Amino acid sequence: MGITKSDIFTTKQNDLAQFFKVLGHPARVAILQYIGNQNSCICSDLVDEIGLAQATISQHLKELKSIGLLKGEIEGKSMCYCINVERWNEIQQHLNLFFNNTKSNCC
Amino acid sequence: MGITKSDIFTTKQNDLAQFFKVLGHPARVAILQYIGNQNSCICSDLVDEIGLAQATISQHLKELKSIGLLKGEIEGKSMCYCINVERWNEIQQHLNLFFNNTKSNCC
DNA sequence: GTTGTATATTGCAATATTACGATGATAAAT
DNA sequence: ATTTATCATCGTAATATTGCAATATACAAC
Repeated sequence: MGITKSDIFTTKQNDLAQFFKVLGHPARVAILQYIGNQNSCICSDLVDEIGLAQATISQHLKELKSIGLLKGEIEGKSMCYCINVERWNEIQQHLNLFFNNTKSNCC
Repeated sequence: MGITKSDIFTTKQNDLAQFFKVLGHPARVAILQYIGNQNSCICSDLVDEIGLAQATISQHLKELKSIGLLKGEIEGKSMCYCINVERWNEIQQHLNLFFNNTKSNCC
């Protein structure tokens, strides 16, 4: 069916899965790494850096924005995408909590 | 197209994205949480616990096994699924490395 | 205003994912 | 041996995702 039965899970489970899902594409990983490696806040050479069409990159950026991981500011005629560090740390904490709380001691 | 252009990304980027992707479904989050909360290694009451059909649960378990996060042992006529703690920690480390290495200091 | 540049959105085709019923396979219990 | 219980796998329908060309939007420079 392709549809996820979100209603049978808790909000926390759905949110957590959503973070993971957005990060679950190599283009989005690559975009974050590229932006993260720039000391200054670099705009979109992304299209050249990563080998995907402009429309596709724009779509991936939108998804990263949807969970608050990126913030984009208009800078003249171009856009400046930066990592939202607060949100970044927040999400990292959520993921670590999940990992730490889910360790089992069986087997 | 629905197909991901894996070939233009590094193996590390693809692997990382794959981890995230597998964790990016609330059913799989719920499965891991449930198994993690059992002190003993509980099998598939999962079907009762989570409200999905047996075939669907089985499919999700397969994906979790595919990245080594779960190991399953046959126990009589039932299966015993456990978290592979070593792998679990390994993946947590990978994800944290990604998060720590990608923090930018702009804006 | 027109042109050029940078990004977003729309529409679409190809492929992937999710979910489930039906069917198999295996092993315990009778 | 037959039944029952527990999973796995197959086939299939519904929906989601990925990627791109085409188009739209916004703004600066001329």
